[in-house]
Amino acid sequence: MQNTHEKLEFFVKKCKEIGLKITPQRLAIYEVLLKSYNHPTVEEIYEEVKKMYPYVSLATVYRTLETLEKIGLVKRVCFWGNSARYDANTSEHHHLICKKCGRIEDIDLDQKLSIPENLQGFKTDSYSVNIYGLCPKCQSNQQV
Amino acid sequence: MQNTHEKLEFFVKKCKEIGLKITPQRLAIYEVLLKSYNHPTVEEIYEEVKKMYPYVSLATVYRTLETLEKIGLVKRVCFWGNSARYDANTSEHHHLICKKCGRIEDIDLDQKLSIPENLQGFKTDSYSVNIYGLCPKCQSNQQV
DNA sequence: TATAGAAGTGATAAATATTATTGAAAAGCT
DNA sequence: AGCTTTTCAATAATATTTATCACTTCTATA
Repeated sequence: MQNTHEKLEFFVKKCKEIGLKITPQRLAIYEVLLKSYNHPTVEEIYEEVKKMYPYVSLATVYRTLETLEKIGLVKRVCFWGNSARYDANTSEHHHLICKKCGRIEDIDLDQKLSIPENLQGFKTDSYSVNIYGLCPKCQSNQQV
Repeated sequence: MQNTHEKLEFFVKKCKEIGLKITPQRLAIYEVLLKSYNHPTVEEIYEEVKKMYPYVSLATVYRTLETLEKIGLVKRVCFWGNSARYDANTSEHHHLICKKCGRIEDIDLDQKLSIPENLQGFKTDSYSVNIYGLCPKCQSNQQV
């Protein structure tokens, strides 16, 4: 598992390779995402980045997240509600989702599925497992 | 596996139980969803329902889908893009998703995962597997 | 170091998607 | 029938996302 610093270096390297400029905004947005473990929405990322760069534009956040997704550094995840959420953890991992409040946690699943390379004509390349349930908080509220 | 007719009867029964009225619009929207196997967006459902009820409102479609989800007859699925998609197949099944165009197909997976009832404090009750790849159409476009 | 050109940014407008509100119609009850 | 409650559809309002454009910054090359 890489740490934040290594990931940032990798980001810089990757940008140079592709010919993308390494702007402070891009770094800041990626860094915010690296440090957050709750799959934030675009709006939440925007608010966080603004603390460092008060003049950043929401459009830049959208654009940058799209760029980062294109080069494979972040993933767009969308389960509940209507706004897109992002995740900088691109390694093989799965999600634990609360059906009540929508909270999402990462999980490592030791069990592996063997997916055929070809499925109903689709050329497959990855999979993810979403496990649904009630988070601790919603369990106790339930009892009321 | 139930057929469309049985599912519609079940819908009527369930509505009566809960005290919901069985309106032509509700029936039409549910029927459209039962007959479509491509996880349509709200907009697509709306277009389809309009063929039968030209004066139906988009807002009605939103409301009805929300109601149907609440009583457990449809599921909201959301993977790529920004608009919600719905699925009337509420039985245990999984999804095959095209990373390029967002097309979603159902799959039966013979492999089973055994999920602990308790995971990181969550009380789990179900899971779903999303397999990602390229659909046949996008594969051939890719080669251009 | 001057400068042309590409890429990136911020502000705002435009486009999409979703939800709330409101008055009317329908259904239930007596 | 009259009254109350629920549901309806259309409109308006809000939220989310994307496009546009003038301006800035970076890079490469002279």
